[in-house]
Amino acid sequence: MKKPKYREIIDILQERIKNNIYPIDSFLPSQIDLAEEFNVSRMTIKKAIDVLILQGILSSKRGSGTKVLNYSFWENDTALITEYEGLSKQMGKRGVTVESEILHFEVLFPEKDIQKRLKIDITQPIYKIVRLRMIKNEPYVLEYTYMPCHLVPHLSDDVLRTSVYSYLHNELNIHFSGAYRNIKAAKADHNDIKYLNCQIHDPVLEVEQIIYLKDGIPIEYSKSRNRFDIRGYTMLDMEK
Amino acid sequence: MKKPKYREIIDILQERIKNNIYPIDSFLPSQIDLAEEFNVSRMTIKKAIDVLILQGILSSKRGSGTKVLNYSFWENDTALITEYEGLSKQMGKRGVTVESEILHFEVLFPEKDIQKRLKIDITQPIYKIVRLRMIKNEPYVLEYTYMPCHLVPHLSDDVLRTSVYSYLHNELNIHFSGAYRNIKAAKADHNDIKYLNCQIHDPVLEVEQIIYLKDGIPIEYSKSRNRFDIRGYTMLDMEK
DNA sequence: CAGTGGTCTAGACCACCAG
DNA sequence: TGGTGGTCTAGACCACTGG
Repeated sequence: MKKPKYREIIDILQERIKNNIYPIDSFLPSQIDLAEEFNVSRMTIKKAIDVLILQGILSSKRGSGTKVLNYSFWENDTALITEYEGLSKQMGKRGVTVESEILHFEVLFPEKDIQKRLKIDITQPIYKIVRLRMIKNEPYVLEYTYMPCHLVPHLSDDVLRTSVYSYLHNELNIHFSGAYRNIKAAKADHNDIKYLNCQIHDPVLEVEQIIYLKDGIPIEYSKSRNRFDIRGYTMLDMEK
Repeated sequence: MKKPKYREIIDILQERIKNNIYPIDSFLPSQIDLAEEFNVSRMTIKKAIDVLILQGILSSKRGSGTKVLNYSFWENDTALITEYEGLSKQMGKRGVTVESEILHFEVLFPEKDIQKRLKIDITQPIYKIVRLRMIKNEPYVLEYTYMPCHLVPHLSDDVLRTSVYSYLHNELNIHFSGAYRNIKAAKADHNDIKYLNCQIHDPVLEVEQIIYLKDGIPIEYSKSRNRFDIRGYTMLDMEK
């Protein structure tokens, strides 16, 4: 058994919801019935349902049942960043390819603030990468990325030009556990004007981000500067 | 028994971590030991630990144990919005009081886009509220709020001047299940300049938000315009 | 009232990691 | 290899909802 049972059940339920076997606003069969259907205990069904509740797809109420929510609203246009993935993959889903121009790629010893954010000391060399991400030759995001060298060996121009994340996932088999993000508005600076084609008084959306591995080790600190008229950040927070 | 056991255990573990009984980077006692100590089954301990993992406080690895992460980084300055709460409460924790100036308060039939976001039709009247939130007489956030009247009866000036959220929670016993948010940068408009004291070319951070009740019913749609130099949005996304 | 979901148990098996 | 966490079970009691 590779995948846990409750994961399998999550996939099946999601499939059924997508295929309108459980339409929006309808109720799922009771946990007891589902347990019987899948030949598992009720706790296992409960666990699967809990995950879907956390994702904002279902809603349970004691005494009445489990309802399918209208989740289509946040499923469509803007990019959901809750599930962590790079820009390439986000856009790839929509059939758009992202090109990257590498403006800088160097190795150096980290400054104080980078040390703090990546939880390393000055003796640990880091990569500093500046990339301009473009879609259909239109500048989109200007990204400043810092990663400890020892965690990401053999990083090459080639990888940077496509997606660092797929390299980490597929080649190095590294998986993230989560990310800390801070979002703010800022005034366009010299580089924004030069590379993002911003006008001098345009605002910019800056997303500062630290990505963590499963055991809490930071693997990336980055700042991305987004053109205000092209990109926003969308998220879904469910309680619990 | 009012609070479930696993909730109690969450509180106790959190307390112990805060008091350095389980210091950062140390390992918790095994689930078996904890189960024994609290006189509960291991599943109950596991459930408590799962919540703390989701909050980014702990990290478990099969075969080795459960470690306390350094979560202090995101615990301090900027406001965490994952746990949904109003501005008043957010600031209240830090001993700061928020004053509100009510710029508009009216009842009307909703426009098309509001209908869509609040999932109501044109026959359902809504409140439209515009408030300027201030701290120490400094303008901070300009908030446009829309709520269906039938979900929030007896909304008064008095409530608006303090906190709508504590009114909903404490008086009406209404609780949220989550929120959808979209964040973007924008140019300061006429009202931003007038009320937030923005300069003409200043950027503004706009947070668009829909808050949902437990069963997926939208109860609030709001836009807040934040001064770029004062307020950013911080969040923590953990996988699972 | 019957039926729902929320919690909890005592034990079980497994996959993984350290020594 | 022994101890860890991840999963799963079969049953139980409770709180809540609806008719």
